[in-house]
Amino acid sequence: MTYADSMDTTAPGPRPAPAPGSAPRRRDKAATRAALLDAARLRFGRHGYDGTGVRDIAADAGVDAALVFRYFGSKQRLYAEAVRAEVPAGLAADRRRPLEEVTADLLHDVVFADWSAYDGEHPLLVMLRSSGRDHVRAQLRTRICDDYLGEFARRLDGPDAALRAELLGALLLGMGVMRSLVGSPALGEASYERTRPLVDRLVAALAQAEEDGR
Amino acid sequence: MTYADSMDTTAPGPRPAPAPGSAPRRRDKAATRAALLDAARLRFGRHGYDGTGVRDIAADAGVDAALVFRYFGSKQRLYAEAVRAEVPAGLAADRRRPLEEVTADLLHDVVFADWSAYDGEHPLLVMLRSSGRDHVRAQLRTRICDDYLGEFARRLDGPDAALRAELLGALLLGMGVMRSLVGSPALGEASYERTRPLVDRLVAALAQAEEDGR
DNA sequence: AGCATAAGTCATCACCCGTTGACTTATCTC
DNA sequence: GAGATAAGTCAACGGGTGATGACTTATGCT
Repeated sequence: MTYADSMDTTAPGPRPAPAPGSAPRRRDKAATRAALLDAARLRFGRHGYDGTGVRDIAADAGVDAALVFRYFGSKQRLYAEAVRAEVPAGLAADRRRPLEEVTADLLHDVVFADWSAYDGEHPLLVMLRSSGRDHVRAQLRTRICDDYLGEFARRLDGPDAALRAELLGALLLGMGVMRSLVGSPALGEASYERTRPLVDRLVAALAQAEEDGR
Repeated sequence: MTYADSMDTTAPGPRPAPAPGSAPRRRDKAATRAALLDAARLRFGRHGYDGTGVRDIAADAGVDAALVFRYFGSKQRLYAEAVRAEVPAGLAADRRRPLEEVTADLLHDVVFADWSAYDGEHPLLVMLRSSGRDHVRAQLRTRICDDYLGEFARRLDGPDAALRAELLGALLLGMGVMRSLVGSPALGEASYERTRPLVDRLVAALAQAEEDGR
């Protein structure tokens, strides 16, 4: 038995909406592709690469699993496209902006932003969870190093600028992990406004170059 | 053909070591259990929970996969036991030790310690990679909160002591992620001695309670 | 030496995985 | 309305999964 039998099969209007909850959705390649991507983001975000099956994603999107391969080629390519997130503009844009401003922006736009499309986690954290796969690990590494650490180091000076840049990266990354992955009590509930002065203090401590010797 | 045929089968000594690379290993429950745990740590460390099969672990240990279930009950319980790592003594021991000392010890004994038994990563980072599973996530959360964050907060004062404690935890955790999981260039190569003064500076910035208002 | 017991193996189950190709059906154009 | 084309479905494949229970074999005791 299909969704609409025993009624008169002559469709009366534009669409009779056979069942309220399971409208078959007008056939639309682009919309279906987007729905698959949205579902993939949520599933991969919550359960990781290995914990997510293409059948789960397709079911969430309301289509057959075969469409994943028709539209994306493979599960791996769907994953790569799903976790692709644009680095916030304004980081690399103006090289003159001081580190304090850039960090505050990142805190607001990355750590404390709304990533509910990825089940509450930034795509980088989502990838962290699936870093057992080599292709994920490689993507993660280049993303962090190229998009963020380089911009930090450029705004620091001194012989160990790279190291201090990575400490700043570690702090922000760790905050993200604490908030979403670990779900720690204080950071999980804290607001951007309450956290920012503390982070500012830490950035200031990192910004001053070598002064107290080794 | 078995491992030792055509030779005189009367074993001369304690063990003739039939083949150098594939000694059948004297039957020893405890030793086999330990070998399974070691192999599990490496496998889970490198490939995560879902990316590791019980057959892989058993093959590394040189035994049949069925023994995993005989000795541990399930893959999940083997995992739980494999990633169990003792929190370094001396953290909770003397409550009088100041935060600076405790942090330096943690930096040395956790972040920069030799975790080659877990494929180079602290068990908490190993768990991070498999946090798509709810039982891993729960274990990770209680471990971090109970073993570390509480000890940090105890040594801080002020209204937002918990928040500052979690920022310190985020820094250390992030450093671990950077070093092993991301493999960032500077932190990955840096030594404990070179990193410590920078971390000390950050801890000092966190230790001072609210002074500059909100 | 012989036997009881435990250590280890083997075959197997039921299920889920990513992927493929052939099939069906809705939508758009003339 | 008929036909073409693309969107979506279906069934199946080969292989890997965790887990189970019956079987074999080495070890230690008497």
